[in-house]
Amino acid sequence: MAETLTATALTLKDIAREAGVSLATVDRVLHNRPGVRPDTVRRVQAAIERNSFQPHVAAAELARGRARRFAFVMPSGPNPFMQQIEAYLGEMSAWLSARRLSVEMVATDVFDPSVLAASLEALSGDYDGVAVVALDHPSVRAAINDLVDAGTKVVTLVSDVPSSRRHHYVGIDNIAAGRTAGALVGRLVGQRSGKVAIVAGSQGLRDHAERIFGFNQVMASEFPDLSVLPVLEGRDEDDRSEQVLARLLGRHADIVGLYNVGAGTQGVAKALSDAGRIDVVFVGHDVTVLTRRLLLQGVMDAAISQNPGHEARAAVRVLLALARGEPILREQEKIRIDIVMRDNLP
Amino acid sequence: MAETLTATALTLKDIAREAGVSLATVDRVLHNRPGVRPDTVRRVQAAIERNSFQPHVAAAELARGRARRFAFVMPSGPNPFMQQIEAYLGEMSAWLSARRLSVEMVATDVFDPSVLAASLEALSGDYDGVAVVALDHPSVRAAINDLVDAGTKVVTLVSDVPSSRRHHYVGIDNIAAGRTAGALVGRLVGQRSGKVAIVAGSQGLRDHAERIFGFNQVMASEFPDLSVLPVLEGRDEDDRSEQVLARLLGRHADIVGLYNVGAGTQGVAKALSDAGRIDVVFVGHDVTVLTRRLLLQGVMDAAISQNPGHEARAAVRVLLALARGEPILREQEKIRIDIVMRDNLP
DNA sequence: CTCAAAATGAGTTGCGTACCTCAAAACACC
DNA sequence: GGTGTTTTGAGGTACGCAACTCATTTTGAG
Repeated sequence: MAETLTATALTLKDIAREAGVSLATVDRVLHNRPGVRPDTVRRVQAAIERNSFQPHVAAAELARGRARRFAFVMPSGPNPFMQQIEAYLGEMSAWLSARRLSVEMVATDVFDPSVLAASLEALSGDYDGVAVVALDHPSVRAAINDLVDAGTKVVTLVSDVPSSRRHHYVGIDNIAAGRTAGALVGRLVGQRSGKVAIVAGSQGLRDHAERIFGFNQVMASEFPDLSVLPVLEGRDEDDRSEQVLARLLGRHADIVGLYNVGAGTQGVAKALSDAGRIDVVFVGHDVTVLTRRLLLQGVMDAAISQNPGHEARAAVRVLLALARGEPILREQEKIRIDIVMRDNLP
Repeated sequence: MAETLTATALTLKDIAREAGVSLATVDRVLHNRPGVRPDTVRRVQAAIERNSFQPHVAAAELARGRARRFAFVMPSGPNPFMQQIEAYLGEMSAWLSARRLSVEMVATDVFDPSVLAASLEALSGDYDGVAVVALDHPSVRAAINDLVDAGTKVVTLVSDVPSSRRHHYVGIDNIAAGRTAGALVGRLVGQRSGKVAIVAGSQGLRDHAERIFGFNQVMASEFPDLSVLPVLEGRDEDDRSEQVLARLLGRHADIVGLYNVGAGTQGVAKALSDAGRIDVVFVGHDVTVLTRRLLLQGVMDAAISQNPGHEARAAVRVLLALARGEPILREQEKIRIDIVMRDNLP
């Protein structure tokens, strides 16, 4: 009737006895310190495996003394999504300090590869882990690899750099997100035919590029009556997004759909309103105070949402697990894509 | 440019000095042990507050010595959703044993209040925490309260008993889930009018009752052309669900919609197929191997999903936080309602 | 003021690991 | 066989807290 899910609680001492070696040797093996014969290493590891021994994480944490420091490298400027991530990290502060973890926010211009790379290089050595909203660019990739080589655990957040040796990516599958956006725009436009506009922050941000890719994929294959206009770049800024979109709306009277890939949503909405074009099907990202209002007003038709709280917490948990050498609960840290419309606003 | 989110790392000794008392007194206050004047208590608490002191969780965990034991009281019988919860708990086993936590599964007949209550009473004293899929019944409520009084932390899982003194509920808002189901059935039925059937496990399970309530609410207010038939009870068993539904389908030729509130989905699907009525809009719960297939086959039209992995992990985390006296990250532990249709099967 | 009860201080032990030192043993090489 | 090097053992200290004992001080009631 009752079935237990955990092993018994052995200690290092038990493993030492099992393997017929001293505590010191087990310690050397566990932390792959030098000075142990390969044969002995194997014997110790066998004993660990055999008993599926797990070091007591609390004891390990206590013994190491120093606190762990993590840095979150995030875009400077007023990006609501990023502000939410910060806010959720703030809510964790009791949790963090009970574990003697410190999390520092580093604001930088993530749109400029050299600036971002320099910000990353500057962190080297000071931190146990770094979470970064990363532009996919060779110099950024190099900076990430340097951090990894220096022993720092690195996770990419929201936007990935898969060609780097980062340990983990915390964020959604952006191609799938783009596909979802495409399907939504297509379905919501309905029978009408016409043009579809795309506003992105930068095509250098991998998340944006991937979303655009997925979006175009769906548009091409499933909605041949809609033609997609060249991508506008608004650098996730309201003013800039508004300007470029306003100009486009002026030139094309037959725009029926709009996909806003990143931030700058306020500017996009303003351009639509000012042009009297709120009939345009408008799909964007993230549920914020602003997008919530736009959805309720009917200016925006759907938001593709990734839970920022989940991303913030997942990034911390993953960095911590990496630093401790614990396995990552992949299922837990996976970020899902949510479709939010007026009727199911959370 | 960099902003830190955590306090400095004080220790109990620092608090003792601050408050002008000894370590022993701080310890007494922290664990509300007797023998401290109210005035002194206040002084110590003030010092703790003032420095937003957090005891080092690793040190506390190490010092208490004994491992924590949690029990999960779950329905016996082959309920796929519950099996998934068990499976996800299994995936956590390394995580659990690194923290010296043991989780035991206790299978019982959650549909029989006295049996369930007895199972709960039997756990008293042996466990630090209990997660229970609970029937809302006075004797179950009493059993939960007894556990709480004995110092055991109790969370209700999937189905709540809000009138009890359980510490937390891990599960979705079932009224909202029922409303969502109602909206889906209504929209997917479209212009047709006719009758709508409901199959539930038991109306005594609060989750089922609440879903039905929400469902009826939406049907009444938004879909007046659809009339809801009396609820069938299938006790979450395939055979029984099939029988009761088959009989109903025989009596009513104009059934256009069906809401399966709990498990027994296989039986429900079989009744529909055997009666040649797969045109009926069928909305159910949970994404399992079975419902996935039914969705792909078009037998089922939508599934309301709550992530079982998330529920399992949240229950463990909440029990652990409660046992340690840590705050609960409510945002993190909240379970969301997902709508899953053929096109967005995860 | 006296005396018992209540409150507090001072101290100890142990939890399981990390990290360190130093000495002893085993080994490889010539 | 002797040398130097590598490997291993033995042991200690520290981490921050829980939980305990026992002595001492303070308090309040009479």
